[in-house]
Amino acid sequence: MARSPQKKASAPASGNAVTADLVAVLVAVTDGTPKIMTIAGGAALPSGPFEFTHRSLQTALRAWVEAQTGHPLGYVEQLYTFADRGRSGDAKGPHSVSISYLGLTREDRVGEGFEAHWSGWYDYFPWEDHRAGAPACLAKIIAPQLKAWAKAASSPMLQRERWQRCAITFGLDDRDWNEELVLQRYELLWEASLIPEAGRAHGREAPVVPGKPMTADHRRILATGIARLRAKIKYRPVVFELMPAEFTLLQLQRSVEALAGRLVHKQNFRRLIEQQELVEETGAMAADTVGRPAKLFRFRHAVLAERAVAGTKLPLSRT
Amino acid sequence: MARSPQKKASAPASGNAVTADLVAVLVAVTDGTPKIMTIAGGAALPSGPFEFTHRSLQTALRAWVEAQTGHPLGYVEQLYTFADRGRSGDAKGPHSVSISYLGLTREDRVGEGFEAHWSGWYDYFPWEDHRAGAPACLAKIIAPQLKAWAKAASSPMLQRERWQRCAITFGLDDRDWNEELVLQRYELLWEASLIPEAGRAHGREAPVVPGKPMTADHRRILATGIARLRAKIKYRPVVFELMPAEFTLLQLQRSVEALAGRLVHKQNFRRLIEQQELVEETGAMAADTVGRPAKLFRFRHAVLAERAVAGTKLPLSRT
DNA sequence: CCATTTATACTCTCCTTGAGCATAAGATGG
DNA sequence: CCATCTTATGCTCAAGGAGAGTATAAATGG
Repeated sequence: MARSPQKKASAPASGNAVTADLVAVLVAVTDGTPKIMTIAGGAALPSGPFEFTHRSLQTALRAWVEAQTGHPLGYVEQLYTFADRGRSGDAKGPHSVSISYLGLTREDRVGEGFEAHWSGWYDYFPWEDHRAGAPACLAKIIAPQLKAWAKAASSPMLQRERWQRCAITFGLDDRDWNEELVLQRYELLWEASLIPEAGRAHGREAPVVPGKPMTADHRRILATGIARLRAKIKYRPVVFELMPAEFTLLQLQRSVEALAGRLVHKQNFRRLIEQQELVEETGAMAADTVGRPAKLFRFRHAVLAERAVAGTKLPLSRT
Repeated sequence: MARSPQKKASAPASGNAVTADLVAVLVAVTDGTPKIMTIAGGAALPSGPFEFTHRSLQTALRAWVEAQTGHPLGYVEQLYTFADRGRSGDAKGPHSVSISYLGLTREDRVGEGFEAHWSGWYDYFPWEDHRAGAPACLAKIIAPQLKAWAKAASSPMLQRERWQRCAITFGLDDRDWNEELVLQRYELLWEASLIPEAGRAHGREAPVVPGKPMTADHRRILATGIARLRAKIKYRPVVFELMPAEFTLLQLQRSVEALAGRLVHKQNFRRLIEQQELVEETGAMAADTVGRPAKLFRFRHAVLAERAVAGTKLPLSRT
């Protein structure tokens, strides 16, 4: 902070100039797979210097994404701002501030001539997908590595504390899995040097934990975005931003499950959705289906006006 | 955003240099009054240029606050990052990025030689305190002004929509008051030009709505902080950061009520606190009390380890 | 001793939530 | 046409949580 807190925020001070970058976590869900827009062959999130030709950060992001994907960004939310002096390697070089955003959209067409494309987000976080039960890599690879890391602490008390943290965060030792702790899990793995990005000379060479790494701190930013979204879908009707105009309740359920990384009780899901009047029937039925055809629904945009930011619930509570 | 999304975030680009400021919403609660640290006679939040001598933004903020108040900042959370080109009036001047933080602490001593002091946050938002029922200014001043603003819309449909928004946001027309919509309320008042900071030549001179204004967008930042804190206390044990080491359950309840701006059911509050094992008895009793003396409690710091970020509930749900 | 004030223990009811059962409505293969 | 598979959809039930009220205890100042 400053030596002179009395100084107004608007007072420009020379000597603290930085560069401002935007980093975007753009999410879409296709066929039950949550995807994010990536560049550089999936090794980075789309990002670039902020251009002050726009009125605000949000406007800038919106304009850029619309140009890329061809249709409007449904929901945009600021995630976090990082400031690092080591960002460009040179400790004395220009400091950079990265402002990250979460945006929801649909996959569809990606603008031509861009190297951007969509990658499944579980490629980066294989341990986060619990739809088919806890992933094998958790028990087989992650848990043992974390146990080893806990044991490496200097005192028995610290060892116990470390392991307790691991168990809570990853739902080990018969604890419940909490799908919202995406960032905490990533940071714990980082702290245990099990993530290639951590880059501390760790002795062994090969990264011990599965999951595709990313440039700089992009995977951390992605983790922040996933965590935020998983929390948000429980009390705001944001899932609909990821859905086509018309959908069946099962499709909606699959999208929610894809994001949350866990399954929900079908009947209860439907009960909740319908009693909140979030959707209305279109009258048509789904075609091309196996089994009994399902009614098609559309999102009732009116609820946004009626209940404003009030609340929407999804059956994803921690038991 | 950028013309070249492929470019890595770490690539510094000349031409988009900005200045980075930190703005802090530092909260304390004394005698059932929520207070914030202010400077400039209460007209601004403490802020200043970010010094890159620190490892991260959080560290910088912590160090600064500790120097000011003499004891550590309990809880720190990033609020929002604003980027405005009009910040310093000069549209072509250096752009500024303001990164705002929420910090919880105790009032106690403010460092000597600083003009910082504590102001009650309801001085800035009188309409937000519903502990003694809906404040008079809501029905007498704000509601009529909003009604007038709604009527000024161009079509009957827009008029209805405007009023519906007002009613939802401010709990008018027998709707429930939602204490979390602090920011939405402030922004609505701004949109209706009822806030001096809005500064649009509005015809009449005197600001029509009560509440102390602040420099630049500081009151908006404060609203963001209050909203965030009101949401947070419902599911994280952050209130304890604002309490002395030992306290009675009623004191704790009064603090929660002060923040939320509404009363809670005493017996249910105690039930919730105790069944979650958030506190433990110190053995001592409160002195200097009217009525039956209350047991003193202290926060069980162990819960932070036991349940990690899991969940704490407070009886403040929307009915 | 009484009124007043606060602390604390219980109770009761309603609603939500998790979970399961049963039936309906299509397709498909014999 | 029937058996079977798959998904859709309606209904019930029990446990727990949340809101609200009643009753009693323990202090103080007259």
